[in-house]
Amino acid sequence: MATAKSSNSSKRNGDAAAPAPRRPRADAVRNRQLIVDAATAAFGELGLDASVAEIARRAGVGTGTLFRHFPSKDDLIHAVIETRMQEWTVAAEAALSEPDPGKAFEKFLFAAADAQVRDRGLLDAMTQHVIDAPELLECNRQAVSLSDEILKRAQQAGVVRNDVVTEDLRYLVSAAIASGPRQQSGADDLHIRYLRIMIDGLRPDGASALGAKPPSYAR
Amino acid sequence: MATAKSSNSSKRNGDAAAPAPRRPRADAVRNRQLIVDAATAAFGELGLDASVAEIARRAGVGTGTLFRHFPSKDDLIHAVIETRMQEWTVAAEAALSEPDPGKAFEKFLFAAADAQVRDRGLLDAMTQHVIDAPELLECNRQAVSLSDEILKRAQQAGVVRNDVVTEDLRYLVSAAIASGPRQQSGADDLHIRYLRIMIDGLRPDGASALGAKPPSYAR
DNA sequence: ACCTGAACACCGTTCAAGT
DNA sequence: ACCTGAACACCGTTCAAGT
Repeated sequence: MATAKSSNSSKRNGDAAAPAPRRPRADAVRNRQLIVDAATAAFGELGLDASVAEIARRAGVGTGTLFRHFPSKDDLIHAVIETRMQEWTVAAEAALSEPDPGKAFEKFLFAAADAQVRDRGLLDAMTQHVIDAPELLECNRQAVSLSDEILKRAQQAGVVRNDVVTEDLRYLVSAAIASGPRQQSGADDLHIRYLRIMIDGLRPDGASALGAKPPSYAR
Repeated sequence: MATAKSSNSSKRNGDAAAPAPRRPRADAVRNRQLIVDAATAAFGELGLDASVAEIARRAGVGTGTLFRHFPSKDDLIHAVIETRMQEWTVAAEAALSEPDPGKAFEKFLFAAADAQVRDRGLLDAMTQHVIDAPELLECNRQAVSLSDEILKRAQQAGVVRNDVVTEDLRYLVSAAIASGPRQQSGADDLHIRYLRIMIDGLRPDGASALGAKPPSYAR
């Protein structure tokens, strides 16, 4: 009985050999979390070009350990941004609770912008198109579908032009923030200015033909 | 007679000792030009993160020679961008020949955008705010004053809202280009799309309060 | 006076050696 | 099984040595 063929258990979930998914050592999961926390803080302050040495130092581990958990710096960035992306989702959900479609639309854009202003890493991820990485596709779906709903509502209410798509919103928001001077004294609310101009440009009345087809996420 | 005091000649242009402005050696001026040419090409293709080693290689000189002419990579960038900036000026002059103020305004924005789409280095310089370097202040004046005139005309004709300034235009144009996916297949005209939305947002009718004061160049 | 390339301090990444 | 730090190939920059 105790000699029951192990091939049995491997057949339970398919025909390939199950790669013995043992749970990791306690210090490993702890170190991984320390790395993610340190990276989240470092990226937020310094942007995505915070060095891995700096992050390893903050986490109190060797650089080798960092690369054992995240084979490349990009992988670490993905992990951090994945949790940061939830800010979009939270902002979208808050906006959807607003009954007025036009106000909900504006609220969403401003909240999304705010998240990127507060976290330099998130802004970098947007403008450097880290977000479009296939690894982040799944975590994007939720935010994208919420964004879709907010946009559609506003369009049906007639307060936003019909020829824009969800994909446009992200680029426009990031553009509003990234374009201004990085930190000119007393000009840290400049993104509000450009967001307003863009929102005005998104109104349906008298809108001119866009002349270029919209971008599209892989969904 | 031949012993005439050299202090005489130095007094001609002020009281400080003139630092003997001998004209440089022939190979030096040639090398300098080779470096600038190579850098212009490399930055245009690869953006501003083209390496100095690559540029030195293309120019056929040692890296030491490059740094002798341009003490830092930034200095080289400034030199290249200074000539590239003339594209703005040329675009502005062409636009001013257009009698209709609204068309002139649009023509100017699209031409400026085109220059940045064709030259990745110029785009990088805009979004990374290399343009705002004090060394480039002088060469910006001309482009800025032309831009001022185009904007003022359009505003007086009532086709552009009054609460935007010249400084806004540069940020908006760069934003329209930089925000989209770097090179998604068949989406290289996406900047036209966002430029159109922004231009629509710049119309005076029904414009909402911007809520943040404009940026300002040091002029 | 100008040119050159080896050398330096950084970066992301790898890997032999430890426990 | 996981951790560590020295080592590597890059980057921008410097400088002793050549002509």
